[in-house]
Amino acid sequence: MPKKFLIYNTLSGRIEEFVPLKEGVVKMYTCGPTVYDYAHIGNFRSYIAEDLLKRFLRFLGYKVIHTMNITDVDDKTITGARTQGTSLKEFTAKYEKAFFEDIDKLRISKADYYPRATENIDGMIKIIQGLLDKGYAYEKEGSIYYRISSFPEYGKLSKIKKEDLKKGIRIESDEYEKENARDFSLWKAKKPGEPFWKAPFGEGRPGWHIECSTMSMKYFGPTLDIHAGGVDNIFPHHENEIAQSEAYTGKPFVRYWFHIQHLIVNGEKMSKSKGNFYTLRDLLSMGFSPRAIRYLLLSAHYRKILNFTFDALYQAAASLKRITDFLFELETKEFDEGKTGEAEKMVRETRKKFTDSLADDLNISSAMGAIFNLIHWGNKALEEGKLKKEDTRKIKSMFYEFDRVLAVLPEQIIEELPEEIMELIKKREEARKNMDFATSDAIRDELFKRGIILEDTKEGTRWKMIKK
RNA sequence: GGCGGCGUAGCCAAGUGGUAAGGCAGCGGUCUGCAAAACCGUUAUUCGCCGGUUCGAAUCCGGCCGCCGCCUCCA
Repeated sequence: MPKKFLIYNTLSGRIEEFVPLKEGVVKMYTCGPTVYDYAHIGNFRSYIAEDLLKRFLRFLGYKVIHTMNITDVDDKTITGARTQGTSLKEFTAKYEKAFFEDIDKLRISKADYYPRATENIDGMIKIIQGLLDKGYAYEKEGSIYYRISSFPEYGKLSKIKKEDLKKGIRIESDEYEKENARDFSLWKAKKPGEPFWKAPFGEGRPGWHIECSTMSMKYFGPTLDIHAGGVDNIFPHHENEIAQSEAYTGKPFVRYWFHIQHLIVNGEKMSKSKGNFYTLRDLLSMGFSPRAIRYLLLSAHYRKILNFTFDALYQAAASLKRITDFLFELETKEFDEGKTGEAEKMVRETRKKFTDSLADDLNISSAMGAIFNLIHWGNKALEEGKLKKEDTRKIKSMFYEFDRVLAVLPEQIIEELPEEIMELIKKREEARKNMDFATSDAIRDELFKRGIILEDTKEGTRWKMIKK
């Protein structure tokens, strides 16, 4: 039986104990990308927070089934395809491919299913028809709208009152026929030049919200355990999903709503016009490592605004370096056989604090604090020569265990260097032996420029790759 | 206007009644040919401000100030 896991639920507005519908299994749905452009670091913050949640649930022993939708038909994709003079499919395929490349780089674990909207139109039509039959929806000029007045609980997620919604809202030019300005479209009537599908209630294309309801029900049935996304989705997107799904099935749609706060840049909302808009590709081309970016996006609590700055990114890389440097010591030094009780105790306590922290609504800062406390203790023990071989094995395996959740450690702690560089390092060691420090320092400077840092220790010279 | 969040050292950040974790950066020292890494010491008598409750408050209550988000299919 997994340990007690506390998580904030937007629906109740408080922290609750997580109990899935079926013991040991978690049905998780996360709002995926609209593939009309490259995803930006704000998107990735959400995906990484969701990834942390998923990895931690698995760490606790749950089987997690994860579905993430791909929105490949909406206003933006249609406009984009038209602007570039390509087909919708061709246009979205490009950004879908980029999305998968990016999440791979950031080590965001793959979902089990990635349904595309355009491949689930039949399911959407079925639900829309059902809503029409039950009187929750109505037709106007070929479009189908959801009547929010028919769903008494409308607003329960976002805590918005229906009456307040009538004030000060804009009515879109193509939706002026709605009964109520807040009713939202389930199906948009066919327009010239736009892709369309056939439905009993007329040709057209689906609205956005119906997509998530349909696809989550397809994989999970009427009720799922976790539905996640950015806070901006709370209203109207997730509110509308609840209205559609619960009206259709008559059953609770989602048990735990998990929402990730926004990322801002230098204290301001990210926007293209301000020039503070970064995609993963932008940062990688500046030389930052995906691991440092992941570490930064991971290291702030998911319900707090994360202020992205380059200073913070450098700090993340430096923090990560402290971890890998410590592991480097454990991997490269020689240790005597045996073990010490103190190390065993430290590992046990660290593992407990790490797990307890994350089990407390994913308190990542506290969990990382446990890791750094262990590192400090470990470095000191190294300094004093107190660590034994079995101790280092235990510590290392603890780190690799934690990394199943964090996924920030490098593939290999010790990296291979090309032969010519190894030659240079040997040449430098010769020079040092001969007290020819001019030569040795010149070689060290040269290698530094090439991204390799040399460290002279009692056991000889060793090297590391510089990571940004 | 409605709803919600935030304000802890130079920066990031944990801590929700018991006397301020951790990371980065800085400074002094040890080690080093010099560095790097690491270690030791140091950096908030104080948690936006003002009151109150309490033996005791960053934590609870009241007021004020500042910042931000949503209420526009933007994660």
